Amino acid sequence: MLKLTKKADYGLIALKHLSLKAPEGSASAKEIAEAYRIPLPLLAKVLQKLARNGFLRSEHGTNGGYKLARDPRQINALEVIRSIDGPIILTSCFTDHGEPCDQTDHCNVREPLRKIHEGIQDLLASITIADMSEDNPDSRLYMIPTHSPARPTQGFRGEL
Amino acid sequence: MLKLTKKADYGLIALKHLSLKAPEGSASAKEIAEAYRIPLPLLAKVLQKLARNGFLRSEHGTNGGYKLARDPRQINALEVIRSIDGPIILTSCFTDHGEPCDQTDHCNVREPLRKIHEGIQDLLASITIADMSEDNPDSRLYMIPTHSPARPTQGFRGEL
DNA sequence: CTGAAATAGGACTCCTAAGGTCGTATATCG
DNA sequence: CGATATACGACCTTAGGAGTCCTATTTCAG
Repeated sequence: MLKLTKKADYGLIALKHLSLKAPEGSASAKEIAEAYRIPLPLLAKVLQKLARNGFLRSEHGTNGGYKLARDPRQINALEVIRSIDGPIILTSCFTDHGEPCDQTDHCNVREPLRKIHEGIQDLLASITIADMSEDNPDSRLYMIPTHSPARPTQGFRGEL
Repeated sequence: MLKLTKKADYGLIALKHLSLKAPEGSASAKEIAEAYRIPLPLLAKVLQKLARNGFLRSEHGTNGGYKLARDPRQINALEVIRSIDGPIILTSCFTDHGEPCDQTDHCNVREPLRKIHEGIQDLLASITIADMSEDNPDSRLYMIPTHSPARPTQGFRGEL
C-alpha cells in the first residue's frame, strides 16, 4: 500500500532527535521513547540496527545511550529506510539491483515502473536528516516533473 | 516496506494493455490474464473495480470484455493506484487529506515526511498510462531535486 | 563490589491485510 | 439453450508488520 513501516519512521525520528543534540550530544533509547511515545523495546531494536549499520555509536552502562556517528547533513532518508527495512521494492519485478522477475518477457509496465522506482529513491536520497526541520525555509524538497502533468480527474480527491 | 500491491500492479498492466488497443479496442479479462500470467479471478476483481471507478467500460456476454473509458493520456498512475488500493499512506501521521495523527505535538519529522509524501504523489500523478511505453524516448519522468543531494554512503548498495 | 541503568539480541505472540479461491448470479451472443 | 462474458460477495491462507518477553553483557554510581 506504499507506506513506510513504523520502524523506519521511528528510526528517522530518533536520528532527527539526535541530530538536534549533535555534535557529541547523546540520548538514551528511553529518553527518545518517552519523548515521542514510542514503545521502548521496539525503538531499542531500531536503534541497535542503526548502530550496527554505522549511523549511531552506542555506549553501554549508566549514562550510556546513542550518538550520531556521522554528520546529519550526510545521512539521507533512503539509507536509513533501507538500513531498517531492507531494500525498497516498488514491485517484485525488480529490487534495488534491478534483478529481473520470472516473466520479464511479457510485461508491459516494467520499464515505467522502474522509473517511478528510481524517482522515489532519488527523492528519498535527496533529503538528509539535517533537512528534516519543521522550520526549514528551503521547503521545495522536490521538483514537479516538467512534462505531461496529467490533470487529476475531478471529484476524485473527495472519495479517495 | 514501501511497495506497490500486486493488485495495483495488475491494474496498471491491464490499462496499459488496453491502451495499446485503443481507441475502441477491447480485451477480455481472460485474454489479459493469460497474456501476463495473472490469476484470472484476481484480475477480474481489479478490472471490476476499475470499471466501477470509471476507467473502463465493460461489456457482458460472448465477445464481451473491457475497453478504456478515458483517454490513456489523461489517466495517471496515482489515480489508478488510489482507485485500487485506496489512499496512499506514507505514514500514519496523515492521509491524502492531511489529517493529523494523535501525537502531532511531539513529532519532529512530520513536515518533512509530508513533503516526501507529496513528492511521491506528484511523481505518480505525472505519469500517464500513455507514458508507459518501454520505448518512450522521453524517459526523464522526474527531475532530480536541485539542492543538497546527499551523497550516498559508499559500500551501501552492495549489501542492501 | 554490588546494584541500577543502559545496550544487545534472540524467540515468541498477535493481528492485519495482501493475495488468492470458490460459488453463484446475470447479461449477451451464436 | 449453452457457451462465454462480467459482477460480486464470502471465504481461506499466509507473510510480515508491530510489539512483548527474557536473558545476556557492559558501565557507572554509591
